[in-house]
Amino acid sequence: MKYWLMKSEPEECSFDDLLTMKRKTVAWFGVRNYQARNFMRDDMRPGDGVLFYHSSCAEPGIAGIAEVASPPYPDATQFDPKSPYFDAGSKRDTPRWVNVDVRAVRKTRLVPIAELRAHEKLADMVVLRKGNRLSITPVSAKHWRYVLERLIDGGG
DNA sequence: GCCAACGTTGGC
DNA sequence: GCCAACGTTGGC
Repeated sequence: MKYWLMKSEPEECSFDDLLTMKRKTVAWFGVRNYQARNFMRDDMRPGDGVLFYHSSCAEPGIAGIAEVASPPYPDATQFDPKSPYFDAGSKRDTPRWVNVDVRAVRKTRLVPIAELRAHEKLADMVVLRKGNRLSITPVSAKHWRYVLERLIDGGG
């Protein structure tokens, strides 16, 4: 069992959007970064824990808990010429990009990034490292427990 | 809108 | 294979 933080722009898909979806599951399509792809392709397993993070918005931060809900499979948008995620270099028999499905587990209070940064114990979280731009980052079990127990269920 | 940081591209 | 230029991310 591993843990992850996954960024989503709430204007594209907020945690509330995820909650209102049928079966509360969404395909995490559109990842076009090799490092992030490799996490999905090589390291994620159904049931892994996910901190659902809102990025590029007025209130960036953790918005809910989710889980990995499928093994990796080819990202359909790479083959769709009308999609902004279309990749002409990717072939059907050797797809370049994959995604997993993600399912909402429960909504949390919004834990702002500034609050995460204020906790010394979280200083080496990958997502908080200077210059980090990865849309998917691993979360250690220690950080996962700390965030859930101290910031989410602990109320601050 | 600014800008730091990083990934990708392409000429050589 | 080097590396400068460029594009993107994303908090502020």
